[in-house]
Amino acid sequence: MLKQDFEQRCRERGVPVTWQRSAVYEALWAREDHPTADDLYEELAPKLPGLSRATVYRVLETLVGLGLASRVAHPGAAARFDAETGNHHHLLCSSCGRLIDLEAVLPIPVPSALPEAFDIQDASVYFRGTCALCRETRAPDPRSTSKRR
Amino acid sequence: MLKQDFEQRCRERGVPVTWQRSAVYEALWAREDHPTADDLYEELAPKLPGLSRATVYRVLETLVGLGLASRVAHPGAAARFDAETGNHHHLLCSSCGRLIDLEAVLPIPVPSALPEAFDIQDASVYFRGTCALCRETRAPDPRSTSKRR
DNA sequence: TTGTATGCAAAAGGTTTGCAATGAT
DNA sequence: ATCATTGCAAACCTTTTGCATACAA
Repeated sequence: MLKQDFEQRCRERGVPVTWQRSAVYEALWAREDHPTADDLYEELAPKLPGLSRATVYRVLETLVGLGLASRVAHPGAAARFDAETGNHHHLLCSSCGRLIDLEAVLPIPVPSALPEAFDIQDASVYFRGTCALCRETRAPDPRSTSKRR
Repeated sequence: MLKQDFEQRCRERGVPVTWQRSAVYEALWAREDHPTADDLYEELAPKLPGLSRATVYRVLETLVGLGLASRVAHPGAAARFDAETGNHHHLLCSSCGRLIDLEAVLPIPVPSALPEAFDIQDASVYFRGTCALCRETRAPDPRSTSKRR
């Protein structure tokens, strides 16, 4: 998605277009990996003096709210653990962030071509959606999808 | 897996069996959700005075090394972002923790029964395995699978 | 007895927040 | 002109580490 589209999306939603937001969006768009907020700040800070770390965090939150970025599940810093080592799948509620186990045997699709020689050992499917609780109660706030802590 | 099996696994690997390790393993095993290290500490601390928060972190690390627990991918505190909102899949290297995008259209299996009424919007597959880099170089150290930061 | 694990407390990260100033519409 | 966003710095929370002691084998 190009810069024009980004600006249009902001205007549609009445979200002011700032150079900080453009910069963060562009930097995120350009990357192939899955940077943290801090990674992006480190990348942008030298080029954009005056940019604040806090802003990058806030901008990313906003981008997620606009549907222009998504949080990627990654076994990272606030690691979560599971005693179940066997293969199982997950339901992730995009409204409350709850992660529910799905004990089911699913046929795992086999990718025909891998980007680099990658030795697949196993796979699990993440289903994103809305859990029963969230569907009943609050209508989802577009600006605060998946709060944490 | 029962307590005996846990103790056996430790002995096989020459890892001392301590009551702290047993307690953390048992607590993790009993839970249905995907607790953080801190969640487990909060649960255990009242019952086990003297248990240290740092120990819970260290024990979980050890359990992962023993293959008795696994890190679960979850969009949590050290959130990672992706500008690609469209559907794509991921290759997660269990040795170096690298997360690689897989741009491919895969047939997503449909679970026949869901544990609770869950409204699935989309899905992506996490393939776990070993990336080309890791396979060539170091033999994987069983005690330090997926280091972070 | 020997080597590893633990507790404690301090340090190190990473993320969020309050508030005044700035800036987009 | 108006209201949201930003920068700054401090607060907060989570995770890691150093070192002396305790403990499993």
